[in-house]
Amino acid sequence: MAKAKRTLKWQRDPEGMRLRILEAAKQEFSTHGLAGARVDRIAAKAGANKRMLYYHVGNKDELYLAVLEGAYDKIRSEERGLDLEHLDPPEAIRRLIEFTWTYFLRNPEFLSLLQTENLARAKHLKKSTKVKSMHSPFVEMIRTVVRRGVDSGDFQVAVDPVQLYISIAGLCFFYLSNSATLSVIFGRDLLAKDAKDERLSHMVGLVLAALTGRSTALFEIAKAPKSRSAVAQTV
Amino acid sequence: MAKAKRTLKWQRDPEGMRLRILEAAKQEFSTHGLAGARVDRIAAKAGANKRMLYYHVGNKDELYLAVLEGAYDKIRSEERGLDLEHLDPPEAIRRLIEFTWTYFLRNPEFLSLLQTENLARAKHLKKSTKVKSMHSPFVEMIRTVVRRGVDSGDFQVAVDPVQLYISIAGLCFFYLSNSATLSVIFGRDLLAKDAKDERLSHMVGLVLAALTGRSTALFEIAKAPKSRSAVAQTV
DNA sequence: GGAGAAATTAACTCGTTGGATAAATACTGT
DNA sequence: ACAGTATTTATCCAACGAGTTAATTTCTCC
Repeated sequence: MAKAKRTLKWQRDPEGMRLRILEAAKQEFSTHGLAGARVDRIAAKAGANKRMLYYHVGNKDELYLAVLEGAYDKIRSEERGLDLEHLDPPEAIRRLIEFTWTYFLRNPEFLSLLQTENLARAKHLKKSTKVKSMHSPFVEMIRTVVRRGVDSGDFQVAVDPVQLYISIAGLCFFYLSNSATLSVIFGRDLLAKDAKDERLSHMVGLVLAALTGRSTALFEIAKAPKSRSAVAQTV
Repeated sequence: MAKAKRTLKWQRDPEGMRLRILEAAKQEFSTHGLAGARVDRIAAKAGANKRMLYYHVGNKDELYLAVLEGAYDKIRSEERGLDLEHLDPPEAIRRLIEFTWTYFLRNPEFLSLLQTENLARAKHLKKSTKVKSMHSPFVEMIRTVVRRGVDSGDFQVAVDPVQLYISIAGLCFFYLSNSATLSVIFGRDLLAKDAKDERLSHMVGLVLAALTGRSTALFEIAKAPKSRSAVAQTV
């Protein structure tokens, strides 16, 4: 009892501290941007002294880059877990869209960080050798899926995989990253459950219809006899 | 000669001054974001004394909101100039995509401002009664175009105009606003002339194929006999 | 049980920045 | 030509914020 380490003023935990700092920094940078982020707030949020940031990671810019690299690392690693090889081409594309959509929904900080970095014209990312070597496995996945789809006759068009990747990401990204201003302008909450479900249907329908040349059930509202009146309202 | 207003220390020009301030502020806010923008730099760029900003517009936040409102005002006014009524539905959609694309290309600051405002979760926009009343005429235009297309049999699907509007904007917006990080990751310059042309073709092809159910010439690479080998390379 | 290294805290520095005050200069009507 | 107002300049300042210095506490290994 007498030897017990009671009433220690603080705990030592370099690993945990570094993680807490990076997590706090991610929150701060994603909610306030690079210039708007406050080093003191990061420290406070991490339950640390400000000096710790510089001790464990580096100055504000290095901290920011570390967060950015971590964010890319995370999405790339999840992307690798998704194997589209065994699915038939249309199903693979649907899976791809759903993954992108839900990943963005689950990781809103990632969207904010990308926005921030693009506002800076990728100044920091260009300096990162780490990120440059982390190629998205999606492009190659899409390439083979499209090839298979064309060969099997499922797809009418042989689209450039990079273009398709950017299109899918763009359809998801813009809706979510700009949901705040769009919600104001359209006067409706785009982040409500219903709205999000509707959006996913729309995106899947749009892309699959374009690729297969056949409008899918989800997208094909015009022909459905039952929804005639509903169409008249929404369209 | 003696009465000539020679060697005046400064000119009076309230209108011009206000415009120069707003233009300078637009540049500053779009390149540095809200927090990163410097009031002194805006003054210098406008060729004015810092006090002038507060005299003619207001503090930093009011200045920012004025710039944002001006940006929305500008795009809405240009949108109104585009009448799609006389075009057949597919051509109207193509025109819409081309306008959105070229507007974003001609006004990169608009993209940056939107990014900045969304990073702030539209905090300022919500306070603007002015912007809320500036509805985009596009939604109604699209509504009628889609209806006409469905009636004429040109379109297979009756898509929600808001969804389509967001999709078109998203396809254009994401590519351009994120071109910096995407260029780093893909190791190619997405803002090169060729890349931009290719992108526009892709977007028009994608959307029109989805709506009409027929892959358009631009999009339909797979079937073109001449490009067989080219397809093998790109796909 | 003590010396040296690692981790953490407290307090300080110093340039920057948004905003304010007051004085000077130009314009307008009479 | 003068009074009153509108526009512009020249300074100032208090708060903030990134980064530093130096002291303090904990750990490790002998």
